[in-house]
Amino acid sequence: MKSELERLLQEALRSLVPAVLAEADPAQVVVERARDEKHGDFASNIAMRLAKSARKNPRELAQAIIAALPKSDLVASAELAGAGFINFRLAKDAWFAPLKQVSAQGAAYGRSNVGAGRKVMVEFVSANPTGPMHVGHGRGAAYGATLCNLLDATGHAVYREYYINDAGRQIDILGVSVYLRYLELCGETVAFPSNGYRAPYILPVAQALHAQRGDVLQRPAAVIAAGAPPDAPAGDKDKHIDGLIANSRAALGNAEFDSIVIFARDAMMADIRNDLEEFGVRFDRWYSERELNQSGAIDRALAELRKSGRVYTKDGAEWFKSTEFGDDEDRVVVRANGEKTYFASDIAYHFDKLQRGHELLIDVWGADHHGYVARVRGALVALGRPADSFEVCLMQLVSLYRGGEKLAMGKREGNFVTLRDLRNEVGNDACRFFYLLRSHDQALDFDLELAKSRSNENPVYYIQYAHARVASVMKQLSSKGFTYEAGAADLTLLTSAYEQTVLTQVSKYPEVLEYAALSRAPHALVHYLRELANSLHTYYNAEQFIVEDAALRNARLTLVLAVQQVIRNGLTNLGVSAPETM
RNA sequence: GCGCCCGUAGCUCAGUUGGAUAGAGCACCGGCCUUCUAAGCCGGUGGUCGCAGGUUCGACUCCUGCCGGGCGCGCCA
Repeated sequence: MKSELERLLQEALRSLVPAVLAEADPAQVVVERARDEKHGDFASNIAMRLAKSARKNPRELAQAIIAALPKSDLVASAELAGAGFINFRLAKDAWFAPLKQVSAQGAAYGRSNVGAGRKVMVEFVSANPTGPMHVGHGRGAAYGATLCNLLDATGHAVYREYYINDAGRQIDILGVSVYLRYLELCGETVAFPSNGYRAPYILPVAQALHAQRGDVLQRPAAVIAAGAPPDAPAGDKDKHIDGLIANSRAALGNAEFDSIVIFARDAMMADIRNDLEEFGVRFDRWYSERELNQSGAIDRALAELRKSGRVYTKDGAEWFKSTEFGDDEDRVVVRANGEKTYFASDIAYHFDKLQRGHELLIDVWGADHHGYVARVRGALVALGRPADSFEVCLMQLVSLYRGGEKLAMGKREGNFVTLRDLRNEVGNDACRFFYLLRSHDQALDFDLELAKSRSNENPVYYIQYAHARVASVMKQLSSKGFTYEAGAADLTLLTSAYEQTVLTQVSKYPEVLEYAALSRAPHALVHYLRELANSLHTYYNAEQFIVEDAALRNARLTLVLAVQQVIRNGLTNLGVSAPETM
């Protein structure tokens, strides 16, 4: 409806002869929802925007545009207002059109094709496979999954991917941590390094490994520890664990040690996948960094990058000139010891995504990684890709509160609250909802008590309740001996202020979906659903739906069923259930 | 020191290319259940949009500088 009005305005502008107007950029023509109903249904500020270049008084220009508007069945009136606004009032048929669309389209109502089939890959979560997911990952999961739903609903070809960081030192540390626990199960006494993974979740993995392999991987702990300095001095921690990894590799052979690493990774990923699945988050592909590495993709990407002339050698290492792309300093891609950096594999990975045919890459990262955006984008540009093919949504921190008290979390101590714990405590619906309630660039205070509470303080139930209320009305209908007959509805009877508000809300849904998707702002949908639920609750309290007059009764039921459908569609996009009873 | 995010009602936060009188929830005060679920509704109290300049017909929104809070600045991943 919005775009129809914009088209009318553009036509009007074209028909106005003065050259300045004819040259006006059609994209400047924007019609917005009127914020105040006194201003009609939609409004445009185009006359004020063009007044200067047209060298005309905005009100006069608006008047001229109104006069030039083509006739349309949509528009009941177009009026000049204020400093030069053009206010539109919709014709009755257009006014009621959304109701017909909802009942005709059902779950598809609100979907659009603004994305025009653009291939978008969203990479999100990508939590390291070194332990269970915590509440911070949960926010990225909820956000990414919902963003994907929104992009899908607006006509994008969405591909969901999880990048498994299963290469490099971190995953070796996981491997050696599991191996040391395994040695303990074999009866060896080991001095566990302070920066190994000491958390309890390591033990069952070691037990599974022991159950599968028996004692065949056993090497005397003394052999493993040999050459590694004692763990005491803080500065030597890294050396110590690196020594343990090297010694384990030497004692077992690389293939055997890697099998332990992969065993541990798979155990961690099994847990993460299960967690995400229970949370209603799914992926099209789980992409292994290790496999990327083995495929030679990193070397190929580096070769391409060298051809770009943005790579140079200094101090024995190879550097990428990321400063040419807004980074603070150049970054190493190949270390002096010949090893490729994590950045190198990140370049290769993102290049690979584009080569797989995805036109737009959206990464969902923790805000602590913001410094990496410029260098990754810079590398893609150096590789000949457009700067806007790579976009990053940075998720600000999540802080957990219980009542008024902030919960301390430290990953090293293993006392952090896991996503699974959180879901078990507050439930998936409240969990998804609270994660999405705030803009992603706003730090999130997640109050467990509030999320759990079954009271009016908790906004989750407010929306679900509106949905259930309509279901309840429909049950009452049959128990009172009526049936719903859409054909018997006379929609023109929906004239009260309550009904007009509800109707407006219903008709806004497609616009909200579009805005939320294109602005990467799922929270806009949450806030909209709250307003929609509010209009339903208000209506419910003001008017009786099940009335004797069949034409009116069916009209009102058409309206509230539309609300119910939109709430269901909206909640589905959020990954929140829409219960029939509460 | 540099970079990114944030600063709007007592609290937690919305505020869509700059638009018409700045909104919501919670809290607080006062009303509404013999009638479709009161997890609801209605009314009220509450704001120099961090501060100071600038841009213009118009600034919570854009620019500059401060102040305050968070995060990040490895040949780690």
